[in-house]
Order: sequence, then C-alpha cells, then structure tokens
Amino acid sequence: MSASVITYDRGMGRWEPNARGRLAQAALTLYNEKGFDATTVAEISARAGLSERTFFRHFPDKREVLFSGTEMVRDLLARTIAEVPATAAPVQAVGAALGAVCGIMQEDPERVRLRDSVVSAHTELRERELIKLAMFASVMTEALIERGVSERVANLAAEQGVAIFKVAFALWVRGPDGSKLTDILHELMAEARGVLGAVSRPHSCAGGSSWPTMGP
Amino acid sequence: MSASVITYDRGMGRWEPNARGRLAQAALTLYNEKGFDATTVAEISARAGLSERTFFRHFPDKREVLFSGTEMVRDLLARTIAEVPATAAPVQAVGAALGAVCGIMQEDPERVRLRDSVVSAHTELRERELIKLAMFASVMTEALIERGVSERVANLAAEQGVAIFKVAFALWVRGPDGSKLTDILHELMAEARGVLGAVSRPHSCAGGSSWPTMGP
DNA sequence: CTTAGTGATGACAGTGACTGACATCATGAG
DNA sequence: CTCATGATGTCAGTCACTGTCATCACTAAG
Repeated sequence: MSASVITYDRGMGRWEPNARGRLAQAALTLYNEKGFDATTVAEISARAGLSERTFFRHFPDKREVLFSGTEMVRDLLARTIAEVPATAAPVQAVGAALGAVCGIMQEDPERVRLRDSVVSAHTELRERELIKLAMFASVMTEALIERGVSERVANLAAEQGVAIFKVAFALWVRGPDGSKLTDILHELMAEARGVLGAVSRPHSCAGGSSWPTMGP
Repeated sequence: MSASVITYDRGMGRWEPNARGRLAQAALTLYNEKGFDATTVAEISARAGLSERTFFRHFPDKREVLFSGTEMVRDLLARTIAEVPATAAPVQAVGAALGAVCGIMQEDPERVRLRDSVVSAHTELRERELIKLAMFASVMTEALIERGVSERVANLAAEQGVAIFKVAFALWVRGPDGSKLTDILHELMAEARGVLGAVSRPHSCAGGSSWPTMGP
C-alpha cells in the first residue's frame, strides 16, 4: 500500500538493485490483479519505482516479462540431449530433455500454475507460449542433428516430443496436486506410440476452395 | 474544427466495391515490397484508396490480413473428421483431415510459397501462424471427441498430427516444385510411428535451477 | 417527391506500446 | 581529481488501434 514513496528512501547507494526482478514481480502481480490488457507499462514501472523507459530497457515488450527464463530452458534442452549416451534413440534423447524441463517445473508447481493462469487467459500471451514451444522443438532438432541424426528424423522426433509435452502439461497443470509431470510425460510418450500405431493409408478426401491466405 | 468539407472528390460518387479484397491485396504487396514492419497501416489504406479506420473495420489487426482464410480451413478439418467412417482410428481421421488441407494448399503452390516467405520472415507473423496451427489441433481434438474418442487420445492424436504436418509443410514448401504435400504428409506419418517406436523408459536427468518464469 | 432508416465510410481525437536522443548521477580506474 | 562507464530519467515522437460522430449512397415507406 505504501508503494507511493517512490523517492529513493535508500540512504546508502543510488538506485535499488535488481531492477529487472522488481519489474517482473510488479508485472506478474498486476497482471493477476487487473488482467494483462488493463495493466499499463506505466503502472508496472511505477510500482517498481522505475521509469517506463527503463522497463523497455530490461524487456523488449510487455509480454516478455513473463518469459524471461526461456533461455535457461533452451540451454537445458540442448545440454541434456548432448549428454545422453550415444546409444539412445532420438526419441529417448528428446524424452530425457523434456523430462529435465518437467523436473524444473515440478520444483515450484504453484508458481507454474499461477503463471499458467495468466498466460492461458490471454491470446497474446498464449502466442508467446507457442513461440517458446516452437523454439524448444527447434533447439532439440539441432541438438539431435549434432548427434548425427538426419534432419528429417530429428525434426520429427522433436516436434512430436513437444506435441506430447503440450498434452502432458495441460493434463498436469489442471490435474490433482500430487501428480508428477515427468510421469505423465512418459506415460503419454508410450501411449503416443499406440495412437500412431493405427497409421495405414489414410482415407482420401477432396479439398475445398482455395488456400486460406486472402481474398482477391 | 471546420466541418472539413472534404466531400468525395471521387468523381463518379459511390465507393468502389470489394474494399476488403483491395486492402488485403495492398497489404500483401507492401509487405513484400517493404517488409512487414516498415509498412504502416496508413500506407496500406492509402494504396487501397480507403481510410486507416476502414482497414481496422475489416481486419482486427495488421497481421490478420494474411490469415483471413483460417475459418474455412477450420471448418474443413471439422467436417472431414466428422465424415470419416466410424471404423477409422483417430490417427486415420486426423490424417484424412490434414490431407484435405494439404489438397487445398497444393492447388496454388506459388501463392502458398509467397505467403510463406512473408510470414516466416517475421516473428509476429510466425506467432500468428502457430496460433493457427494450435487452433487446428484444438478443432480436431473436439471433432474426435465427438466421435467418441477419449479426450486424452484425441488430444494426443491431434497434436501429433499437427506436429507431423508442420514438418511436412516445411519440407514441401522449400522442396522441389513437383512434389505433393499429401504424399510427404503420409510418408511422415508412417515414419513417425517408427520414430516413436524406440520409446522405452527414457533416461532421467536432474533438473537445474528454477522454473523459467522470472526472477525473484 | 419527401422522409426516415441502414450500411459503409471518412474525419478526428484520443490511448498506450515502443523508440531515439540526450541528460544525469553514482561508481570505479587511472 | 578526472574521466569513462553503466544504469537510469526525461522528453519528444511514431504508430497500432479505438471510440465517436458526421457524411454519403441506397432503399423503403409515406
């Protein structure tokens, strides 16, 4: 409540440290309190005791504040795939990498659920989430190629892994409290094989009008 | 202030028809000529002989102009899955639906490639593309549930189908000219089964620090 | 013919995200 | 002390997008 005391009540140094963290915290709080759209960058900055301009020095846009840990996950995925024994199949390497990410998320389920409620409530944020997942697939693809896997198989394994991860996360995040994301992921990876098992020659179906780009 | 007597200097009176089409055409042209970011809505509107305000009456935002056919594809997916014989497995229904979409795209490969070059060149547009694909998965999931498939399997089949579609499209759009997207899709669906065949109990890997949301 | 209703558009004045340019103020190296 | 550096403030500006009202053509009564 007393957040109004913007003036540096800080005797010792100059500006408070951890500006980035304060901005992120203020943003998450406000996004929850008022919703993403109703929250202005000016408000976030004010609550953090910083100027609007400074917000954009730390985050390229209003959404990115919720996705700042993405690089760490990217590195984890790449590293895990690189470290998996060479005897492992591509899909096993993918499973290990995604399992590592699951492990991280399980460490703080509450925060994950809170963040998910903010993200899933707004289209723009869901878009960013999809970009993040696409990046995961891209990173894993490259890491697999590094292992000597063909581009085609690497891409396929990575995209399928991410697809399964999406389903697992959705089940977990709104499932019972004690459940383990890693368990769900591995269950689904096994199930997925069965689901694809029925592939034969699909039925043909004639197409409709024209490509969904635009009118004349 | 002054009632701004701009009055239609448009000789014949009457506004030209097909405003939406002209806007879409002008936008695609300008996005190609100058790039997406460098193109302002004012320019698009001017080239179409309309006001900026009118642009936003036809398209909710600057990107949507490239994605106006999405609803038609959504309907095609839902309809195709509903029409596939009840004996078909979920993954076959998904294959048939995506095959139908492939059929549409094959009708005008040049336009698809042109549009792809615009979309893949800009992050914001790629985001929209991912939303579109996520919507495909969502629509197919619901259509499968209508057929009596469990939510879990429906979601899995749809997400995997879309994942494979993404890979197929990427291969096709920058592949040789004569190739058929439907063929690539079906090849990959068969391969995907093999890729997942190696699933066993994935290696475990300890996680790192904390969830990728934000700092303190 | 006149009048009122409708639908698409123009005009205008915002709001808010984001950027560029420059000033300011502590800290640390010399 | 001086100067460079890095983080921030301040200000002006662009542009996507919105709300509101006026305008024009067309149409259907009256």
